[in-house]
Amino acid sequence: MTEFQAKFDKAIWRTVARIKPGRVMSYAQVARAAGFPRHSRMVSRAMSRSADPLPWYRVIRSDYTLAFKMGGEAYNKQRILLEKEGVQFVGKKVVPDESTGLDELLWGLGEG
DNA sequence: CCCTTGACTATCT
DNA sequence: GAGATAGCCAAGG
Repeated sequence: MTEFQAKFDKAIWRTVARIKPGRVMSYAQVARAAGFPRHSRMVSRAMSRSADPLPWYRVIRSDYTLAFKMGGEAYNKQRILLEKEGVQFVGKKVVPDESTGLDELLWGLGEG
């Protein structure tokens, strides 16, 4: 366990644990909020190293797609967990929190 | 050391 | 929308 991991992991875990149910954050957002703006690629490593369960599935890509391979085991698990919390999908993308009511219709028109 | 990998991102064609 | 490209940076071989 490097010194970097010790500090980085804690910061990331704390940040991820704070994401509210039904909400999502991108890797870059989590890294930034944790105080490591250029470590988006390290976020997944930190989460994997967590001993306690984290809402890892609330962390997605900046383009609102899931980071795992479509149809893969991990992908499906993440999608199910998110949908259980009320997160909606349009095609492969998560519907942003801001969209409600009428926006829902708009998201269905031209997006995939 | 050098090189490759990866649950990333932003930008350009 | 789909690729390609260029940054990014720790981990592991």
